Amino acid sequence: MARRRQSVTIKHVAADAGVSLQTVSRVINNEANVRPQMKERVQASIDKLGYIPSIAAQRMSGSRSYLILALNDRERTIEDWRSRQGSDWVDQMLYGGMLKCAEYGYRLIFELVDTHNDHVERELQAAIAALQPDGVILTPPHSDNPLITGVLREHNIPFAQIGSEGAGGGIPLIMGDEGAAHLATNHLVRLGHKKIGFITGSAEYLLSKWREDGWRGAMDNAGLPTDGLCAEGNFTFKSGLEAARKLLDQPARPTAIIASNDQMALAVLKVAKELGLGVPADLSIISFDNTPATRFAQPPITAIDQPIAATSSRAVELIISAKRGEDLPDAPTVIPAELIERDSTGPAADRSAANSN
Amino acid sequence: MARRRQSVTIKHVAADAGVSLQTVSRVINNEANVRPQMKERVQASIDKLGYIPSIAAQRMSGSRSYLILALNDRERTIEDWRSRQGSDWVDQMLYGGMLKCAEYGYRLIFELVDTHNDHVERELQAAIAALQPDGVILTPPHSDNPLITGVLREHNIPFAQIGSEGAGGGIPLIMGDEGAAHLATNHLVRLGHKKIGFITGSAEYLLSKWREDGWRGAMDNAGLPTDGLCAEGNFTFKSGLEAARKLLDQPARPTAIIASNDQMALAVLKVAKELGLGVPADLSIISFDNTPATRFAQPPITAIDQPIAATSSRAVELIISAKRGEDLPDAPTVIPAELIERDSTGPAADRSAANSN
DNA sequence: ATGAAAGCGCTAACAG
DNA sequence: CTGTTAGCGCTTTCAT
Repeated sequence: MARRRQSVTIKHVAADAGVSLQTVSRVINNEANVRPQMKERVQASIDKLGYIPSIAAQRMSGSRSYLILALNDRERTIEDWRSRQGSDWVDQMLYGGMLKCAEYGYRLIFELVDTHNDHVERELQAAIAALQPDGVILTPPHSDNPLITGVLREHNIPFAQIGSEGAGGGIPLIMGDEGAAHLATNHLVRLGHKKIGFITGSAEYLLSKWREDGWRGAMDNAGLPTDGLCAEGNFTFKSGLEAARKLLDQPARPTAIIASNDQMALAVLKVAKELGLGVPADLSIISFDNTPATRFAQPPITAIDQPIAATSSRAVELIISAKRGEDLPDAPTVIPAELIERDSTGPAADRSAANSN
Repeated sequence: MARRRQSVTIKHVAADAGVSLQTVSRVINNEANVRPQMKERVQASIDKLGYIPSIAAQRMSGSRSYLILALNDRERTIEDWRSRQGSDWVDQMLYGGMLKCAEYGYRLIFELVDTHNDHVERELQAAIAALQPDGVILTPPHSDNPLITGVLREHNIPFAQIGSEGAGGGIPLIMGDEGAAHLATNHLVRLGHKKIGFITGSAEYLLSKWREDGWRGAMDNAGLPTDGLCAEGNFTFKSGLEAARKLLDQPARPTAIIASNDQMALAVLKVAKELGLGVPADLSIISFDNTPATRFAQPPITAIDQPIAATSSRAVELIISAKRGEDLPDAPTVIPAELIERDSTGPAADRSAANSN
């Protein structure tokens, strides 16, 4: 394969504009100390020749690679891709992250790492050495991994921690999980529900606790008890099945259930059907995440939308700000989640009959 | 932001192993002309120091960037991301492409370009200049765009053309669309269907024609007429609605419909419900693509799976082969599509009543 | 405000 | 087989 050289380099531009390399470089990087007139002349040559700086060369000498690394969990991501259950987490990350990167002339590189593995550190070191990214976006359940945050701090690379409150020294962004759980719970309370069950996510994810806390808090505020209404899940359909059975197989069963993600909500729906419960007539369901599956369910499921695209977009902005030495917010950035009403929620059924059990 | 230098470079390794830079380089690149003993010694130093070559530096001097660019249509991709209808095309591309890249030490960079735009050429030139990719994967509807293939040839960059027969000089890969349409049609014929309708995709995509040809061919083989059974669509739900109404609003309506993608099949399902037709009792439906939406439909839709992951994986292999100067297949690589049977297909209804119209 | 020189980490080309 | 030399395209000093 022939050796490919840059077709038009900074040298060509310099020659064409009759200035030094340095001046061209200054114009490219929008630095001070260039007379407007000079700048214009150089820019004209750049446009004329169609010059684009090589990021490899920029990275070699300077400190910028214009690359931002988005780190995701390998196991979970591959399983999502393989199973094709319609989780669009990756798409939404790219949607927000790539487009925002493009605005600033950056590129997002999507990278997978092993969580349950001592290699994380080595994998990350390798990615950093190979790519020299200008910033890294950490996603759950890696966001607070001290091995990862340690390496990043050591290399002095700005990083965003999505779903983290910022332990580790990065830029924390959260999607308002606790508030969202309030939203969901209150919505059900307003519909007249008194017994509102909750299925937790895996404890490995901080947001699992936030969501549970939000539900408990809202129940408290409404003066409603939570005893026997919380079942453990781990985000899988299977765990949702078990949790749903546990909640619904009791005499005084809940009239509504909030599931910590869509797959588990789908499982609740299935168990409801098995038990002959109408949704929403006998049981209301709300889920977290709002992946496409919620739209296609029968009935479509009311869900808390996880604003992944907005969050990764903001993460990119903050990383670039940090890179520029600009001030960052003191508190974690919160991207609020919204409740998307669909057909799986309705007024609480009159439970006098059922309660007579 | 502090200037980040490579922490351990080829120099450190060379010093540690007591050899020249060049020898280390040879070991890294697995070149010939290194004594096994020497190689071992160098490798030991590499492992000891945790050395990883900088791709920026490799790209600067050598001819490899270890980057492969996957080009996708901006408009369509963003619309998919925005609408969240569960198309997992991007995910499947990444699934196949990224993992295969990782096997070879490459990285896949996902890039969006405008189709309907003279900028394509400039956009591509910019991406090439900035990234210097070792290869490019073209996806429909760009695969045969002469502006794109021209630029790529000019730069001598190997490229795969997914969904193309190879006009343009790249490496063609097709997903057996015509054969798949046969598969779908024959499946329906075996179920006793005689009037099998077809909804085309947008003419912008070559595969639209292949799918239609496959249907026509299979109908011919079965001695079945196709008059009035073909309706035009353009892959959108809306166009599917119109096409379905056209096909089903006639007296001698088809007992089965093949839609050129899932969204249009969903539309057929909707129209069937409006008309009070049972699926599959009164109407069988088969779709192309097999995105997650097909699983969630009521009933789940029998679909031709588009093997995107396998295809992009193979595309990466072929690009790397080409890069190495290895021989490539003469004919387009065909990744055969499979029929996934679900509940939207069944035996043809007895149409004596309907036919009496 | 601009230019000249030095070097980033690596590999191609050539010696030996 | 191994080492030496000369850049790749760009940005950082440091002059002017």
